[in-house]
Amino acid sequence: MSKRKIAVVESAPPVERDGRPPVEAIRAAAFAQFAERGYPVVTVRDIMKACGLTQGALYNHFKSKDELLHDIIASTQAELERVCQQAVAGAGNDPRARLAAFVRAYVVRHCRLRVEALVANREISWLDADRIGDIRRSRRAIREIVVGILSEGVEKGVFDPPQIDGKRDLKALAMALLDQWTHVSMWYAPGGRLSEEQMARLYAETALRAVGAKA
Amino acid sequence: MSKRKIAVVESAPPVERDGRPPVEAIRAAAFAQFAERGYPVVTVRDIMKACGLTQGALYNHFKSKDELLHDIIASTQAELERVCQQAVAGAGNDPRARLAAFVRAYVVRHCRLRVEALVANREISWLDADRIGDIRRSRRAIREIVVGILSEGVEKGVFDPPQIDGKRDLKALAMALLDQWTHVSMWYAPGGRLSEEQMARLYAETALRAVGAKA
DNA sequence: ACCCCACCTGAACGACTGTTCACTTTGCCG
DNA sequence: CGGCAAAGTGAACAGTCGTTCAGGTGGGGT
Repeated sequence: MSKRKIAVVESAPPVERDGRPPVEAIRAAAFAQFAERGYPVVTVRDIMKACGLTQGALYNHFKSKDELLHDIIASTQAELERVCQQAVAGAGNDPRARLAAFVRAYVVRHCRLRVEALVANREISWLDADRIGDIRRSRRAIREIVVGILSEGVEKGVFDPPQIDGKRDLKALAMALLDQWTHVSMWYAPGGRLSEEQMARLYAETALRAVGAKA
Repeated sequence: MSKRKIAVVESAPPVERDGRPPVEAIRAAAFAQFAERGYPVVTVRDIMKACGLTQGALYNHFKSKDELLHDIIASTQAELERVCQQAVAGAGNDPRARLAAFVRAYVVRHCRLRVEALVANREISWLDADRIGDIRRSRRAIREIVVGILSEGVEKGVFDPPQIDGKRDLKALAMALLDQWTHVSMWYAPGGRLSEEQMARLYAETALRAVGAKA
């Protein structure tokens, strides 16, 4: 009698953790909270409460709060790199088409997964130096794709980027453009005046003009 | 005898607080620390130690850590707004010249005062809602200057910005451009390959192309 | 029936936080 | 000199933080 389970009291509380395994629920909750309030002010207790667990349960799935952040950033970043590579790979040989395809993929992804992108771009600095390395490397790789497209376009004579004192700085230009595309995730709002699609076209068009693409 | 002052022990420690009044020293230290490590992880003790004082002394000059942040952000933002207004005011009537002058002023300032710009742009979110209002207003005002230049240029027929589905969204375009100019402060490094001057020209040229300025 | 093991709980730990305050020091006034 | 206000000190306070850990819980294999 004493051990009888009272069904009503079992009380799965009205929290988020649907059918997903707890690791995924924690990841999702962490993304949302980090994006909204920033890594250092989000407590382990906050994250775990958001998925209906208590503080201690985190450490069954992650070694530390630091490792949790690295885990979600690294997976996002790896996926982004993959998407970028795939976009240019399937875009033929014309640098103009390759650039447009890259911008489209990059911008659409930053609109659709804005929460993840926000965290991955804004919260890296909290990781300790050794965990930061591979993410920096991935970012560099993505920038190199852009620089590659630009210099290819210059060689083939279809791009004519701005010259400063007679010299072109394609790396600086690539940085300026990537900044622009990345920070879409900071102000794009789904349901706003522009759709993902339209954002992608706006940025692609702007980029082609900036690099002096010839008709 | 017992009260005799021992000159050698008086020991002004080798800290930063030069001749400046302490309020200014605190502001400067706060800027540097917030820029490097972010508001929430910088402690009051950190800031005060950086200018050779102890925790408690902060509260002789500021009501709280929050007020200190608001103080330094608000003054930076007000100064920026002034610089922008002045730049376009002295640039004649041609929208192309006005846009170029704006970009130059904005980018040069974000290179030269990168630390201040970084803090002002990255750390606002820590302020409570009522302190945030006036800063948001100032940002909007700056954006309106850009939108004004763009629509003026379209009216006069000297700009031809990208159209998405037959419509121009000048506000979105202004936002995209401002993002780009603002985030200069996140990667510009004095002594790097490009000078402030060259950065300004690169961004001005890129912007004129993006809005479709006619020769 | 049993135990096992993965999972979770929640109190406890030590470290650190922003802020306060009684007290001392400093520089300037007459 | 005396005195006064402005400014600085550092211990103390009440919280909160990330992390640990002894114990509880429940479902599956045998």
